Amino acid sequence: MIETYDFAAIEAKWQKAWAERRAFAATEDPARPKFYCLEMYPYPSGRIHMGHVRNYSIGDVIARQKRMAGANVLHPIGWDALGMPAENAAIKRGTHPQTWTLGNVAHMRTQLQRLGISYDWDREVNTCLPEYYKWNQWIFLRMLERGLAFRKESWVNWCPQCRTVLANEQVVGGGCWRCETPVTQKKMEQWFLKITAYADELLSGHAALGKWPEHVLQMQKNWIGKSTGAHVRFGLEGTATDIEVFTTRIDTIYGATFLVVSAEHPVVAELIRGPREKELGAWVARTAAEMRKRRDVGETEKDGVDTGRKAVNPFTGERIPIWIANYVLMDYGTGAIMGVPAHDARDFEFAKAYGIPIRTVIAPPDKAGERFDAEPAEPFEEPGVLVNSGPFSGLPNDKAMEEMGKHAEDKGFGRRSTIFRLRDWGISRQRYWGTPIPVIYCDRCGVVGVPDKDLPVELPFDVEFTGEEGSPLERLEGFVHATCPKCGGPARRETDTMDTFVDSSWYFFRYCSPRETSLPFRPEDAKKWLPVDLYIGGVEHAILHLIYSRFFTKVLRDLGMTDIAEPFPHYLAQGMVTKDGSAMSKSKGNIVDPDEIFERYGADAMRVFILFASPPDKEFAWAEEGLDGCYRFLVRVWTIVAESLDLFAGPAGDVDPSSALVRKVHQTVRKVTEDIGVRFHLNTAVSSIMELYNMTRRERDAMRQTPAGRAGLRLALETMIRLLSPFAPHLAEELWERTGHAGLLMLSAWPDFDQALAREEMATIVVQVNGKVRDRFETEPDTPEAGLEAAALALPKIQAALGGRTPRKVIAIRDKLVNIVG
RNA sequence: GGGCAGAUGGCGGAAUUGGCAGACGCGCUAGGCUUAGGACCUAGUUCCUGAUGAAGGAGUGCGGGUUCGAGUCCCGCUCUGCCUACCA
Repeated sequence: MIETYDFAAIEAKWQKAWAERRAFAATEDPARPKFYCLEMYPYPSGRIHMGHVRNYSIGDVIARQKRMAGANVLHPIGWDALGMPAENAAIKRGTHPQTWTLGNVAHMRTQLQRLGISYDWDREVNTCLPEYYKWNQWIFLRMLERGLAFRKESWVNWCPQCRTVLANEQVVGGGCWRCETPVTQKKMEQWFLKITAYADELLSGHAALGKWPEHVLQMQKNWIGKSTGAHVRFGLEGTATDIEVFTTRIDTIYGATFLVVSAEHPVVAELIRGPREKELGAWVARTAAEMRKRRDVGETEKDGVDTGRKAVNPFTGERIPIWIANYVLMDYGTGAIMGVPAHDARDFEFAKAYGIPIRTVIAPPDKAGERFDAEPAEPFEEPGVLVNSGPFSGLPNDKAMEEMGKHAEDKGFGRRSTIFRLRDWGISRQRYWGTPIPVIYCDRCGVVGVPDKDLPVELPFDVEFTGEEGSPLERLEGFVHATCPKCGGPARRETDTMDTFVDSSWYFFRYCSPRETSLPFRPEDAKKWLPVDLYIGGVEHAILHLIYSRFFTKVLRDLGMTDIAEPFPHYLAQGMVTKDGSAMSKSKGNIVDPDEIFERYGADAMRVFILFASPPDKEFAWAEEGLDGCYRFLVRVWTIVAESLDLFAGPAGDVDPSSALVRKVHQTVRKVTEDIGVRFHLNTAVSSIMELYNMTRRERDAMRQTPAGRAGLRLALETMIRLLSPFAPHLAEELWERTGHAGLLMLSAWPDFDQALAREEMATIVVQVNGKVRDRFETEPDTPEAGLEAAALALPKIQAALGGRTPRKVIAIRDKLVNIVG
């Protein structure tokens, strides 16, 4: 009677052994290549969820395989521990955010350890500790010195529920990204980071990101939103003032029949002055408020008023009406546009609604000679040839853009230009549980950065969490009261804290020197490990976190702290975990708790299952039944090894290199190695190990009869255990020990394969007649095409299928097929 | 409206370079073992015709095309998911 597979005991045993031997610690052997394997660190919400299990299991397989394959592997983890939920919990339950957070961290650390993820726990970082966020402050001060951190009054997205400012990226469908409360607008003084200074580089840097999924690059590209065009100044009739517009279609400027300014544009005050001031003012106020409210909720009907004022087209001298409308955004371009209804769908819609003339100035290339006097029935937005455009008529429009841009520059009323949709990053948050922005306001000296020697500006612990509007820090006299570092006079401390995306924008640097006390990280350590060789995490961070991290890396490079320009040359966007057709979430009530699965099946079975069910970058639809299959597979491996322990007594004998099982062993090693290291298809890696098991089981009884057979079986079982090590590390480690090996399997070498031994002994050639498979035959691999053709034609079934006809054509492909066309 | 991804058995998925569609697992069917089984072992399992077998036919969302040959390439559509959204 063999022992049963007691996963609980096995997993506990090896987790202890690994911890005792510090088996996960990063090694720094200069003779080996480095591999920095990183998964996005979690927010310590309290419990690990399936998305984490998936993310970290994927990373762990790769980290473990690379380690066995001889790399110095850095595989760290930490905690994204600042942020609103902790503070909300404090308000709700009266626990201090720190107590709540550290409790959660302790529990989740245990969970990750129970999963057997091979993290270097000596490098754990926790962003809510002063020893971490001190360096947020340090980096902020460097940015302040360089003008990359600055203050600006602006309309901000405000979540009334969380009572804080949200970045544009944190507004999802008009609601707060965390609590979905509709976002309102507020005007406030805010700290911003000048990410726009890097807009061009963030875009051009994509060229170095060949190993990113295309759709993620596309999302970032859209987000950065580079447009090339021109700024052109239209005169405001009767004044010396100009209204500047941005256009990507300067070639259509002869077709501008009106000008539109945003309801939020500063020139509006001037435009509405006069008898209708009251009426227009009310309209503008209402429209501006509405525009702010419905930001991010999509298109609404176009609405506008004619101010009665005229603008002068600098190209033609023509006077055109100036409108104020709700479809022109203040924070893109200049907040004013020229309306060319004939060649822009939005302007067309507006002109139709208000009876504004529509004048064609671009003709389809094949109709350039015709007249275009009538108003068109719909806008023409394709490239074409200029008409009705004075001296520019007859030019193809791409050429016209260039010449007209030049013309505007020569005459001094415009310039060719490039603008971006990307906005500077507002980082001020009116919350307690974040990194204090290290700034002091002095009546005499103005805004003064806290000197480095006074860092960190620590979060005071004794704070009341009442849930009232504003940050609890504002109400703490002891915190707010400060002395000016410059003049020593009385001053006031900044009470806003930083967006937590600041923390995650550089944590991957901190892992390189996690206990460094004089700098955020040591440049020489960063040089050793960075860039991250493989970054794995959910695509929900495709814009925010990934673009901020790229920005910070470029800033740190410009500070001389790193050589790299891109932190993550290879990003694997892991697919969602879903159940019953939607993402697992509390609100949907379709959560599966990993703890429950550990209990019933063990960590190894859960890991194998989650990896086996679908490729890492695809959605993973949770279906519990599949778990039984993976559990059973592990039991089968356990059982066959337990029944075969006698094969491992004494030295390994010689195998028969031509035996089918030995060939399968080499093929499996080749496939698993490639699937993990090249293709990242962990599901097919698992299935090929299953195939190796199936064949081993099938051949076992016969192979036991000969010494070479027993040696072959031993090789197959031993290889199976080694290949399984990244996937089911506890079981593999236990079987490794039971089959008489000393030392940890996870630190032993990854198996090699022999290309010659992995080669198929016979090739199966498919024979088709007119594309239909009619027969197949076996042949030596690499048989020349002529031989294949002759053999195929000689087959009786093929003769029959041809029915005496002479083949018109025969296609033969080595080792694959013969297709006879007759 | 725009962008991206996807659609393959009852289910999750495989098919890596245009060359045997359905690997592997689940589920199901039959049998064995068993006091019993949500355990284990054996065989089968795309669909249709065929009593069974032999054999044949159809088949990768839909419609066309390229090719000796298409799940894979091209054109047009449908649906699903994700992202984005008046960006001038």
